[in-house]
Amino acid sequence: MGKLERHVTITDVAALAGVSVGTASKALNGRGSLREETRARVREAARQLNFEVNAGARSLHSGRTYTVGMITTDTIGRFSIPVLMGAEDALGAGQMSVFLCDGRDDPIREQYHVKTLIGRRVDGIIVTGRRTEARAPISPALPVPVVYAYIGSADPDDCSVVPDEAGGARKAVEHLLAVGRTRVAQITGPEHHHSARVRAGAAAERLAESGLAPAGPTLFGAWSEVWGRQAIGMLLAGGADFDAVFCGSDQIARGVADALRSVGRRVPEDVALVGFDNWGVMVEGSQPPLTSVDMNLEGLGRTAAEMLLAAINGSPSPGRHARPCHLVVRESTAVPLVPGAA
Amino acid sequence: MGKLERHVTITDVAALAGVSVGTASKALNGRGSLREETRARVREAARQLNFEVNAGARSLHSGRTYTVGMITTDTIGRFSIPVLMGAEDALGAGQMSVFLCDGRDDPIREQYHVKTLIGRRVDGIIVTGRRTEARAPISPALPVPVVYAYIGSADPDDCSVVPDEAGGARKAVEHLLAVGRTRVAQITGPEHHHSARVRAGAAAERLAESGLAPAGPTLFGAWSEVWGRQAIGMLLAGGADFDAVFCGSDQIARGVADALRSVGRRVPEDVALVGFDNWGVMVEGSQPPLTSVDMNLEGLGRTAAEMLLAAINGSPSPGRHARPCHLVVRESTAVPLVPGAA
DNA sequence: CGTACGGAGGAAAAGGCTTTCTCTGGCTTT
DNA sequence: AAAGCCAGAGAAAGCCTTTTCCTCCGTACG
Repeated sequence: MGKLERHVTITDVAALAGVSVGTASKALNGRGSLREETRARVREAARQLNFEVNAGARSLHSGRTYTVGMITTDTIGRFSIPVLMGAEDALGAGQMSVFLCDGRDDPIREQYHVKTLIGRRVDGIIVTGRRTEARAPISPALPVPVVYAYIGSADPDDCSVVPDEAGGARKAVEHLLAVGRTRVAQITGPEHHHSARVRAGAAAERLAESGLAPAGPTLFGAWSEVWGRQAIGMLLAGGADFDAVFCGSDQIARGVADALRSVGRRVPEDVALVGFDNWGVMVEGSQPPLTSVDMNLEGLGRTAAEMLLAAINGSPSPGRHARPCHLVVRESTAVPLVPGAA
Repeated sequence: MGKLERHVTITDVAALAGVSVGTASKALNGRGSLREETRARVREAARQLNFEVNAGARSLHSGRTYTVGMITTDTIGRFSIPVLMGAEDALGAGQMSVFLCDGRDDPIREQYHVKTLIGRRVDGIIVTGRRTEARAPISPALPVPVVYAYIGSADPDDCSVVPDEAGGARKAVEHLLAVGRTRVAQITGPEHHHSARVRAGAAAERLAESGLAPAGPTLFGAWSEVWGRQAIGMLLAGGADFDAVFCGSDQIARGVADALRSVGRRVPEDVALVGFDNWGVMVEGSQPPLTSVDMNLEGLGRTAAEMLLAAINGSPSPGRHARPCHLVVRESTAVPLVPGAA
């Protein structure tokens, strides 16, 4: 474990350099007017002692901690991780450290974390979660700015950075139309889930705009492969006529792909398939690899962090900011390898 | 964004309660000798003003920040998340907050994070990473205790909490033997990857202990489904005779399952299959669901956090602590539904 | 009735750092 | 040569809490 040395203070550094603490502070921070020789002497002393300035003591003065809190309302998971990473990235570049708090879907716990963060005098807070549905603000009035990422705040004056899922769904449908499909079926997650409804609704709307009716009713179920396989069974049993399936998630799409293959329907020749989330291990493991809508979660996190930094510096960006999704095309929608033929 | 109120200090509280700051402090912390009526008055004032004590100022005194740093040596990912969550859980119970730092496989970046954490006067540091192979200590001597979780430290005096992968592999083989398999093939990840070698080596050893030779050479490749499918192709093409496959990861196992199904070999009737990692979405999405070795990453994180807390309180646990893995049995190894028949 | 004691709460120092103010030589300026 | 400046560095105040040490007052006891 190494020797546990005592923490070095600026007093130690000043003593070693033979100057006063005030002078040492100025030397290390490039303030005041000092001879270059003095500065160098202090710097050398600091280096020699492995001095790291006590951030707590410093912020006592500046009022800034260069620290932000990140609260996941529900458990840290597949969606919050990329958001978290994007935020960490953007904040790290601004020399800020991140306190990570897991709310575990428990409002009490969440409230406790908010209080703790305020106590730690974070400069701001990022709230994220597993679903995109708007949620109640974490607190009516806080002394620091708050930005919601992925999950949105129900208060329209709060700053929220969310994916444009409807736009993503429309892009998926447009792509299917572009590769010549007209009988599009939909299989998605639970009906009570906001994302399932939004994605399915937007897709249906886009079809209607092209004068097309959906190939059968939208099948709501679960966000799982098992459901994807079941749903295809239902679709086939019902004699539905479809040449494409837009799925609410990659897991569902993968289940669909497997089920279609096992009944001898070829993807994409007979049925084109689009998933949602662009989850690497799913889209790549699938046979064939899946075309999917990417919500750019990392970008979402980065943007949220940048907006938080701006808010901390006095330029808030209130309101709901929807960020575009983009489509990543793979074999499951059979785009010709030679682009000219499109 | 709510009104951005100024931070409330204990001076404000004291003024509102009509007492001195010292008294206010005592009232809020249950120290000193005060009339209950006074305490109540101060508490009420604090509540009314939404007072949260400034943790930085407090720790200036106590020398403790009730904060720990968590550094992932490589990118935050599938393995570090559960570890992180376990740690967060154990630390949260001890009222500690977690600074999350992503090292991104960059030693410079990592070193920067270490310095930052020391500057923030964390009480301790947890280091984790994507691989189990021992790594160089993050720093030769730090003023705070360090615990390595999942990834181990090369210094045997450091405290490391790691999974007993070899033990896990042995359990997998024992299970295969128990369900009557004797011709066990192995497909795993890249040969240069520590986990791949350890798991494969331990499995082979366990087979040898029962007087069995492996069914063909261990196939090293990648940690992907695609590789699993390819490898089965190689095995079949080579005319290997096997009734079980022990895979280095669930992804590989899943690829194997798909490939076997597509050539008409039944799992588990013809070939029993065991994966590694017990990664929910993989083992459950697979057809059939996979028996897999679980490294209990969350438990690892929790243990690491507990050991760190102990070290902070003066009772370090130096050395490498291997934690057992356990086997989760599912359909891919055809255990009879009626336990009596085993 | 005077002293001692204990309870209640105030005053002040400490903890590490930044920043403003002040002080001291050594120059320049007239 | 006297006045004025400036660079360079120290002294001290201030940030927010905690904690130690005091004081004050009332009560109990000798």
